[in-house]
Amino acid sequence: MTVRVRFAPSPTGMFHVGGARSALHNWIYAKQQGGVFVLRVEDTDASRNRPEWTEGIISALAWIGIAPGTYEGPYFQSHNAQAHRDAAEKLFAAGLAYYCDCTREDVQARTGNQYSGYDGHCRERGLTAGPGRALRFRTPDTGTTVVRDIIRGEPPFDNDKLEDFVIARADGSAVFLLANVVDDQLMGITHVIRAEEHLPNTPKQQLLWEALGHTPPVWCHVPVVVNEKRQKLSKRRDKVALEQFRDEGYLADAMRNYLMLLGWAPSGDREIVPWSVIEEEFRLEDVNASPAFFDEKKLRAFNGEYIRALSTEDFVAACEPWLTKAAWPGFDAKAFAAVAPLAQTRITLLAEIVSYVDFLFLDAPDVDEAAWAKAMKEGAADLLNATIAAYTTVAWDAETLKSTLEGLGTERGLKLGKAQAPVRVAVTGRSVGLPLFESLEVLGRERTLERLRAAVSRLG
RNA sequence: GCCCCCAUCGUCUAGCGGCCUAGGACGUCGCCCUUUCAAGGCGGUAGCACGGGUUCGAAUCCCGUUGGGGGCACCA
Repeated sequence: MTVRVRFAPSPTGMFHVGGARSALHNWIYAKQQGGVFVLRVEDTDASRNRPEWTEGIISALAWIGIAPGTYEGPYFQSHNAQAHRDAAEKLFAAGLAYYCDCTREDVQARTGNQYSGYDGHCRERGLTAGPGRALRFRTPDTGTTVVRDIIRGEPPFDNDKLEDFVIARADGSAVFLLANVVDDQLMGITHVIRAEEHLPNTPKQQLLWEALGHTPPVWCHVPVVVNEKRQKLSKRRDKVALEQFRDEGYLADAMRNYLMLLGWAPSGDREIVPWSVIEEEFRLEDVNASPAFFDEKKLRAFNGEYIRALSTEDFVAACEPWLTKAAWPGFDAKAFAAVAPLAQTRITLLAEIVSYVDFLFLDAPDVDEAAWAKAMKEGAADLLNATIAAYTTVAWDAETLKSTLEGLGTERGLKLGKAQAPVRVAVTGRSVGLPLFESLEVLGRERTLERLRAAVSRLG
């Protein structure tokens, strides 16, 4: 029997990092087992779905290495509506489900405050389909439903604690619990790997699998990803969109590596490892059973490592989207390439590249006033003027520029660290940045002098 | 209210009865290097929630307590 797993997101928003992790788990498991990964879009709730969300999921999956064409699908749950209805009908015909016209209020009124599930009011009323009547699954009154879970062992659920849950709405359409099971059966799913929040649904779904005459799949409930307050990551309050991380300049390789470390670790004292090692060593059964905190600081540290590990060519290519977006009229690819290696060790997000190199491509530097105020104290004008004089004739290479300024500083009792400050702010507009003299070399004599003079005149 | 899951440094984890004086990573702190800022090097900080068992021996096994989380829709 070949393993068939599925990733079944519902397109109700940006693609969630937790979802990405589940997708990766499924993906790796399928690959290791020589199985098939199926993508199924659960778009049943038309009011909350939008086509662009679906496209977002597909492209985000591709970004982390799950590319269209390498998996089966996407299938759309909405296309199986008839099969869902047929299944519901089958369960009713077999006496395994019954119609119920209780409203939420009715049940509440009967059970009082200690609500603990539907009370079975309509169980024996023999209602048939009709307006206002939902179909409920008749759960067993006795016994235990044991689910086989790769991570959690075999948690038992007492059947008498399982309420008669709704499987089809009054309009005949199936509810998640049923639709999900029918789809999995239709697609021959053998292993359901999903987030822990679905664990309480599992006994119900397993009962449905059996009632529909199929052998239940092997389950695997991966712990949820939580925020700093240890709550499940939520679209509303937490930063969770994979697209957002991508747009800020996280590398896909860093992201997927980090995601896999949530609840698991490769062998040896190492965490940053090639994807091939993860695909080889990852074991679903080794995934930690407790929730993991999504620590963006650590993700960012990983991203920095991945950025530094890039070849210069790859780094330049990776920066391209941000450079394009900055749209400097004076952009010069050669100048950027010259300075790129210097920036590579300094950024941890690709988006940061912009503020490191903008001084090269702007007509005048974008001045940080706080930096200006701090660097342009008394003596700054004098030093700047001396620098202008010297730089007008000196050989234009980093080493010479450095020793020249160093000399001017020494004459004034300033160490190089101090002496370079006014020059740096005058030329780049900032107090921190790329190594100064290398930057000047690339900027060129003319533009450097122009900026130094502009600073002097501003100092007036 | 009911059901379920979970529990090693602040965080992610290694550990699967003796190799543990509990290892690594991120964070944090200090030092070195230094042209700002990084990077890099070196070092420090910090943890087995608690209480009972089982065992010659428990971070590792069992039970309980406490704490945290998830789920209980005619959403998915």
